[in-house]
Amino acid sequence: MKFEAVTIKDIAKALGLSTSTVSRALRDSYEISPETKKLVLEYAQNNNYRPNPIALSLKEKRSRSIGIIVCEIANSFFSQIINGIESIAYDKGYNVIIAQSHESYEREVLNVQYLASRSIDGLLVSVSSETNDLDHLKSLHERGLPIVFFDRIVDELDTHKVIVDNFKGAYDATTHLIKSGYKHIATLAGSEYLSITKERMDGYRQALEDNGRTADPAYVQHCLHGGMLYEEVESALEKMLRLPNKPDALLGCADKLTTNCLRYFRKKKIRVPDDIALVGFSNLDLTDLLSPSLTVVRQPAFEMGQLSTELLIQQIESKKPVKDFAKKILPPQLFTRESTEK
Amino acid sequence: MKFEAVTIKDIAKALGLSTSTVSRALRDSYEISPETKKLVLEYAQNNNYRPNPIALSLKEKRSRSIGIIVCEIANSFFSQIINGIESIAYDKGYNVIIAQSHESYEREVLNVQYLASRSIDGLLVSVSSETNDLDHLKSLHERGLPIVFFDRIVDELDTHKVIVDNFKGAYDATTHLIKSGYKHIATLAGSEYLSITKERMDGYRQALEDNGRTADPAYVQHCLHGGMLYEEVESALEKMLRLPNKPDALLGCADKLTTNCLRYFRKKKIRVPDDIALVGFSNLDLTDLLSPSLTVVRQPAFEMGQLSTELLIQQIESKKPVKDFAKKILPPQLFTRESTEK
DNA sequence: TTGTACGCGTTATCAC
DNA sequence: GTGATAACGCGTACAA
Repeated sequence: MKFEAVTIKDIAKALGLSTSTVSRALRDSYEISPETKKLVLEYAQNNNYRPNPIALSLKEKRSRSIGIIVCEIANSFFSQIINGIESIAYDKGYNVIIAQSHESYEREVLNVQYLASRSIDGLLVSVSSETNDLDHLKSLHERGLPIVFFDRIVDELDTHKVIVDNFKGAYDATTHLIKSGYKHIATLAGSEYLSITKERMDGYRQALEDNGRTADPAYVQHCLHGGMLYEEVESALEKMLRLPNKPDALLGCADKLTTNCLRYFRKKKIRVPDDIALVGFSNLDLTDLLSPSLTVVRQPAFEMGQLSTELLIQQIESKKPVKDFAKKILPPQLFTRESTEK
Repeated sequence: MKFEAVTIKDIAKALGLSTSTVSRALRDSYEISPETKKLVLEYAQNNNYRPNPIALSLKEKRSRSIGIIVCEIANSFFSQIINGIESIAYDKGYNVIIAQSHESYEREVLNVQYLASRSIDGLLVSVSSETNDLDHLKSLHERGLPIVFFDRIVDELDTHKVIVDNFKGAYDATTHLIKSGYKHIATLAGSEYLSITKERMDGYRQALEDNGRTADPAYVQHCLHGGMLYEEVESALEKMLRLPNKPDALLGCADKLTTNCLRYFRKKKIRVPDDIALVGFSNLDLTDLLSPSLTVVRQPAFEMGQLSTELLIQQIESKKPVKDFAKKILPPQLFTRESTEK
């Protein structure tokens, strides 16, 4: 079942005009007589004429659509980012095509190729936790496709980048734990490939050092899938809780890492914060309603989406090749709640 | 900055062939000699040739993209649905263009028009809570655009529809409250315009009646914005808690309604379930970690997205006009937890 | 086996 | 003031 729209040709035929006249009338060209204009405009109105964007794209060599690649939509942080992206894209007349990597490098490559083949005008990327090799993005970048990285960025490509101050987020969270009197602060981090992981680990370590402590490697566990798999979190936690000096506080470096910690603690009847304190990066709207209410580092996700999109569209619409790339760093915010009360 | 892709014409020129030969070689046509094929294929491979989907769309009069309109992406129920939609669409080679109504009728109309003008092949719709007038969808439907409604459906249009058994969801939840010994069961429902609200209210009432009780209208409060506004939930709850016979149990008919109830109760130090029990429709992954853990009616959102998309694509690709429309009803599931323990 | 011509919807350019 | 034509990239009917 096909959906046939009215075309300029239809209007021309119906009105006994040429397509060029109709086209000009619709675009309110000065060359067309008022009567003809009125005629055409009325007919177009009544028959619900809409210019065919596909024909325009073909002609203009642009699709007015941008691709997004994220690991997961069903994750509040990313859905908030997408909200931000959408709000700007919509305003500027761009479509948004979303693809998910589900944290798989292979799916990321496939999706990037797919998006590229859908003739997008630009790409917004947050790489998967497995991504180490960047050839799939490099080749597009070299061929001139505007790309903006957000959140999980990579150094190898010279493009606009928008991130949160992950160092500060982890630094503040860790400092808060120290100031609250916790002695043995462990951390559950995501994939070591990710920029955000490195930055957060640096913040965590620096906070410890600035307070005269040394970071114990045994207190750092990585989950390649960033908490997507409960079992991964479970085994990481068990490893830490088996240590001679059990940690009395934990920093969760991603939404799912944090919530899965909480799930594990509840399952094992480990009390938070009495047995162990918990602070985590999270953009869930519900962390205040959890048991206990959760101390979190919250990221300005919506703004991040907006800013990335502005930079991307600016680059897409720039007449001359952009040479000067921005690296925007947005501030995270710490909300202290019950889970770190001592 | 524009991103120029290799075209058939480029290949033809480079290889001294005609575009049609190249086209045929690429499509592995039997008419082309093995040597020419090899030549062309190799060149295409090396230069990363991809057929331009826009040119194809223009030719085939289809865009291989489908539009989705939902109230909000940043809502686990809908993001799970979108996940399901995406999984099927991707498999079948379709793009997905997502638009949000933010529960506003006006934005829904604008978005629908926008999507239609982007020459989508079909539309997946869950109407906004304000939507009462359906002309914007009817006119597209009449012009032959395949439309599938999911979750929040409308009777006026003859199309495929995919819903959850909302009646059963509410019936089971209410029955569970009755069996648990609660006497005064109130409900916080969404917009009265929505199909899901009506169905859930019917289930709620029927459960009461089947247990020899009568539904008291004072125990039913509606929130037009479906819980998006905390204040709306707050004032609805205050109205109910001021009643002479205060309710001792509450059924929340949507994710945000339920979580905002919990937020209100916590703020007012009303204990759940001791002062009031709470059961709600919710697809959050965290309801087991809330304080108290929440009894919920969970909907098969992912499956709903998949099924809707299958029906839509089936209709899009059907040679003859589809006359026989399906109404699929998926089962919800009740998870009983602390918030309704007596 | 390969090439030419056309059409999808639109607009820019040139002609009248 | 209006019309004819070409071009965007592709596939295909038809011609050679």
